[in-house]
Amino acid sequence: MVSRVAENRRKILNAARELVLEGGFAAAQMSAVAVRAGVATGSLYRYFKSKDELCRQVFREVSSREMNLLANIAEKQGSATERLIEVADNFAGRAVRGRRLAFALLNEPVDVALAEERRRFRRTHASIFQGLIEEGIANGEFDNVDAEITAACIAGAIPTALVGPLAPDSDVLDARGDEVVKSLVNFVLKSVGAKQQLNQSTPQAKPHQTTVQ
Amino acid sequence: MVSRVAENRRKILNAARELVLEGGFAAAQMSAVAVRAGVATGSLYRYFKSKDELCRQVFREVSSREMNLLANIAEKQGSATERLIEVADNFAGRAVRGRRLAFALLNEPVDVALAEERRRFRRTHASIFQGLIEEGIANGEFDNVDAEITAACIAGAIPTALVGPLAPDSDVLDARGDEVVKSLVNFVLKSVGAKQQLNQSTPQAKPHQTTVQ
DNA sequence: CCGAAAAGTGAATACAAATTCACATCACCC
DNA sequence: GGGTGATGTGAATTTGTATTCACTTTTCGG
Repeated sequence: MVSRVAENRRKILNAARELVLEGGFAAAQMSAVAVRAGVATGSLYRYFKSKDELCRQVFREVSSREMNLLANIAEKQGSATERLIEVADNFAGRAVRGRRLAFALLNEPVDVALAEERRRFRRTHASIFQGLIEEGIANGEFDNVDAEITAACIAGAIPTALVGPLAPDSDVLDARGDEVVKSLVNFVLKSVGAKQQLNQSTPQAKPHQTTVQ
Repeated sequence: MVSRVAENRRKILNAARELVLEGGFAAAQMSAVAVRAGVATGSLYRYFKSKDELCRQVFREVSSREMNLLANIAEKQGSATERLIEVADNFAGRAVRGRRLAFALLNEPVDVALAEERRRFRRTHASIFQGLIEEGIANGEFDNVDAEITAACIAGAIPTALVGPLAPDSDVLDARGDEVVKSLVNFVLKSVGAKQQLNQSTPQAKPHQTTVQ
């Protein structure tokens, strides 16, 4: 029956996603996925051509949720500055609160196939930022920076500063997470020459759109 | 004889380094290193406990050269702004001109051991930037930004924008490399609130200290 | 109910590297 | 020159997973 097939596919993807959430892509071994999904290892190959394909699928599912969130914010009403703040704040804030997921998506050592997927993910981030920057430049909110490069920089800076090699270690992020996020938003604002800055001692302008699952 | 031992160690390290320069750490397989060095695979283990140790050693040798270069610039005479420009310009410029090495050091998918080594490398970058930023803030050249976070962002932004997922592909960098580097330097200056900006249409303020090997 | 096709199984296999090791060779000292 | 320990060798082994496949079970139209 076609529905059972779809259901199994889901079970497998969910199992893989859970493992990734818990231990990164390193934890998503085929045998582990099979056990978690309650199927035989061989069955995985009825649904996915290879491990790479399965992992890519998981990556896309998880990352597209994140991307859509940010893309939606970028399309809301409001000044470019306001939306840039909210995008950056959500990007950084979600990463801080969902550190394990952020690590898996952005920084975990992965193989070539997933590195490619990650590349796309970053490119999408960058293009969201780029759109906002161009808009802000056009209407005079921002300085006339190189939007493409600046966007690429921002898309690289936030993850690296947060979950990357340079990250304050986890305990610090637990304690000072909000502060770090605020510094990051200010970094972004400064880099585009926005007039407005976040006040370091008050909460951010807008609440987060969603919470981390 | 002790000198032959030292010489062999060198031969092996050089072979490994050459392979990394040519094809990244993925190309540095033990058998390939052995062939290139003109020794048997077994001999590698007389000199290095494991592949990880060999690769780490190679990483350190190559990266420390880069780090020292930047650290020396940061310690030179001049305003914080001047030195920040020169550090950023050299960092980005060397990466553009030595793209394969930059890729291996900064972006290639690698295993956990090398990822750790890379973490140190980035941390060192960040601390160089952090020192300059703090100095610049102290004497009023820069705005009062969060030096730690800003430094971490810059250290992450430049590599990602250049050789990472977002990079214009290699051809573009060949053609527009200088322009991209200039945009990056301006990004850095903006992010710290420096008064001075690089002129987009003239060459950078200072010549590079060295050329890529 | 039957039979063919699809789906499920998991032990066996494939695979790609790193690593080992039993043996050969060398350097050096008596 | 002979003995001894260090060094060199590379084929064989190990290792850790992904992948396969001969077989069983299920599904479903006729």
